[in-house]
Amino acid sequence: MDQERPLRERLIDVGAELVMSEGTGALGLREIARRAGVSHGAPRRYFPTHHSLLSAIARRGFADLGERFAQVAAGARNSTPRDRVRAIGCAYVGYALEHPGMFELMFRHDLLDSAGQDPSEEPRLRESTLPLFALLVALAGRCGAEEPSVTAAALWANLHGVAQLWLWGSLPLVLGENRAAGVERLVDAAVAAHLGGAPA
Amino acid sequence: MDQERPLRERLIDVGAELVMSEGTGALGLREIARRAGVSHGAPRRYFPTHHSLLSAIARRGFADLGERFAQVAAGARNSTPRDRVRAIGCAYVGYALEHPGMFELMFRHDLLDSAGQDPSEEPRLRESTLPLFALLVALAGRCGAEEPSVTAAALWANLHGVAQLWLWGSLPLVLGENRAAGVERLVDAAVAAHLGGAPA
DNA sequence: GCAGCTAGTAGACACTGTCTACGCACGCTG
DNA sequence: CAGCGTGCGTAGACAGTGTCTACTAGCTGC
Repeated sequence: MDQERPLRERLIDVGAELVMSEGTGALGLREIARRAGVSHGAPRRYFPTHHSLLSAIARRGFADLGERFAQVAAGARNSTPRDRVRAIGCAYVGYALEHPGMFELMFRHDLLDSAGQDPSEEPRLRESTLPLFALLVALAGRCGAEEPSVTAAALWANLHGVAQLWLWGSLPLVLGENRAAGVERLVDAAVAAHLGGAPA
Repeated sequence: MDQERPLRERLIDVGAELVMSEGTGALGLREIARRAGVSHGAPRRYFPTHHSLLSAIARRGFADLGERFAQVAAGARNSTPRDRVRAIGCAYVGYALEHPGMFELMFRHDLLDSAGQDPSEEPRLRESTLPLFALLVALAGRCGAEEPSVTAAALWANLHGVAQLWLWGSLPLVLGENRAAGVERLVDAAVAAHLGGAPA
């Protein structure tokens, strides 16, 4: 294909594909190098450590999620703020369920550099979620929340928990295996709970 | 100490201490064996695989959490169902923040046998959460929820997300580092959101 | 034409989880 | 008491991992 794409990018490509298809367990440094067609020492020139490569892959995950948010936000431009929150919530949980490996990686602080309290990591990975969160805060404000940032935080936590517990398997155990129905129900419940029950 | 305690139990003891003090990364099979004072092959007699030992450790974590629930339930016996839910929520998130390593292990399906779709695991690990969940369902019903199981699931997801995102570091980033205040606020918000705003 | 640098190779090292062969000490049987 | 089997743990080998260190093609600019 495009063998000319620089190795640094190719490694991230390969890693992202790998984590989406096989999960975080398959993200060995040597495995990524193998699939990129280089020796196991090659990645070291661009990523000083295994964790820094995984961080770059996770960063792409957050970027993908951001794009997704932008798409649903654009698609629902002239609907109510509440419906846009709902759409974003579905996008968040949907992303997690469609790409469980990537979603897991994005929040596996033990695999990422961000855990190391090392502020050298250029834009800290955690902080790359701030724009997404800001969007939620703004929408919460437009929905009339008294403390938009608290409401947005609570809502985010709710969505995150839905995604995580569904992937973990306890929610399907409790609500039935039908994913679309169960998730929609829980996202609706989360939005209604934190933004007020009135769907109008 | 009690060197007479059977090795199987001692391994779980050591593993639980280890994951609480050093985190999941320190839970190597050989490391546990070392700290228990036996050779690296010894655990194999009781746990056929590394994951099965970790599953046993996680099972103890769930048992601890269950005890904690029982304590707060007993302590708040004659308060309103709503306050009991609140107490349980604080217990859940509190456990996660006090023992982040153990909490992480309990939900790391890639480290546990439960992921393997292998139903041989005696009482499946996931299902050991069912009694705790049932307690929440009962309380939700007594609070007047229309669909107690859905409300309980949504509430659990909310609490779980709070714990996870706080540990991950994004919630402190957004709400400030003050743990007690931030967590209490979010737990209150979750209970109020899913059980209705009226504190009575 | 040759120095210098960049990108990638290849081997070593300590470490991991799994597997297998081997002993040691105990209790039961004759 | 002698002998044996069995449960419990040891010790070594094996493939695989992430990191580190030499080393080498191939290109650049002088």
